[in-house]
Amino acid sequence: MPELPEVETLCRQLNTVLPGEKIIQIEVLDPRLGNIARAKVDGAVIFPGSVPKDSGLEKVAGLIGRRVEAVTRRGKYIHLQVEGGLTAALHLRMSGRLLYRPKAALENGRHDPNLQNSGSCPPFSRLVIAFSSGTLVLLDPRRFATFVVQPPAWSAPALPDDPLQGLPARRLWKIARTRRLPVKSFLMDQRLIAGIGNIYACEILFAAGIDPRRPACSLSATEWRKASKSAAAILRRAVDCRGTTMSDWRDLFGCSGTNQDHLEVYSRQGETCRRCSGRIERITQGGRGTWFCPSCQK
DNA sequence: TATAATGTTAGACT
DNA sequence: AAGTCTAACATTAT
Repeated sequence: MPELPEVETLCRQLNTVLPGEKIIQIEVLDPRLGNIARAKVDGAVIFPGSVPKDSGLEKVAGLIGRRVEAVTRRGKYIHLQVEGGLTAALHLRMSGRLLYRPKAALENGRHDPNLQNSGSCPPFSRLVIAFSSGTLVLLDPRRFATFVVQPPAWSAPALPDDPLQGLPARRLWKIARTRRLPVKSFLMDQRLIAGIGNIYACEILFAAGIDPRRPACSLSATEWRKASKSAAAILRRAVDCRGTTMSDWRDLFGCSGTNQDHLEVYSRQGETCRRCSGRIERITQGGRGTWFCPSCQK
C-alpha cells in the first residue's frame, strides 16, 4: 500500500511522537512477521526473561527498555533508531499500516488500562509496541510486512538518490541505455530508484508525457530530465497531501490523505483524460495494472 | 467464482 | 553473465 510519500508521511509523524520514548513492551500477534518468522510463540508478550532461547524473538526482545532516538526513511523502509545502536527496520509491503494511539488520560488524571493492550486493537493487528506515552500498532491484513531488528554495527545498504530531490537524470539515462524492459517497470526498480511504486510510476509518466510501454533504453536524455522533474513534483505534492487514500491508506493517526484528488490516470480506466479529453486505458505490465492516456503519452 | 489490490523476491529462462 | 519474466507470498473486497 505505501509508496515513498506515504512512508515519508509516517516517518514525519513518528518523529513527532517517538523520539525520547522508551520501549516498554512488545506484543507479537503474528508469529510469521519478518525475522521473527520462526518464532514459536503466538501472541507473545515480550519482556526481558520472557523469551525462550531460539524462539526467534531474541533480537526483538533486545529493544525493550531502550529509547527511540529518531525515525528515518530509506526508500520504502522505516528505520527506528534505537538506543545502543539498534535499528528496527520496518517495511509495510502491500497492506501494512501503522497506527499510533496516545495513552488516553482519564479525567481524574489516571491512564486507561484498556488502551494499553492488544485486546482493544483493531482487526489485523500484528505487532504492538508500547511506549509510556502510547502504543504503536502494525496492522497488516495480508501479512507481507516485515520487521527486522538489526545489530549495532549494521548500516543499511547504500541508497540511490532520493527521488524527492529529483531523479538523477544523467545517471538513469546511462543505466537505462542497456535496458529493454518497459520504462514503467524500470521506474519501479527499487535498486535504481528507491520509493516509486505503482500509483506514482503511472502518475509520473503521465506528467512527463511518456508512454509506459516504451523500453527504458528508448528514452532520450531530454525525456529523462522531464521524467526527473515530474517525479519530484508528483512525489512532493503527494507528501504535502499526506499520501493517496484509494481505499485503506491512513496516516499514523488514522487520517486519510488527499492526493487521490490529484490523480490523473491511476485507476481511471475508461474515464476522460483531463488534458486531452481522450480515454484513459488500463493495461497489465509485470502483473501490475498500468493506467495511461495513449494520446498524451508518446 | 474470478479478479485485482499502493510490494518484493526466488528461481527459471534467455 | 546480466537482463527479464513469472509465480509465490496471504487476505480482502468487488
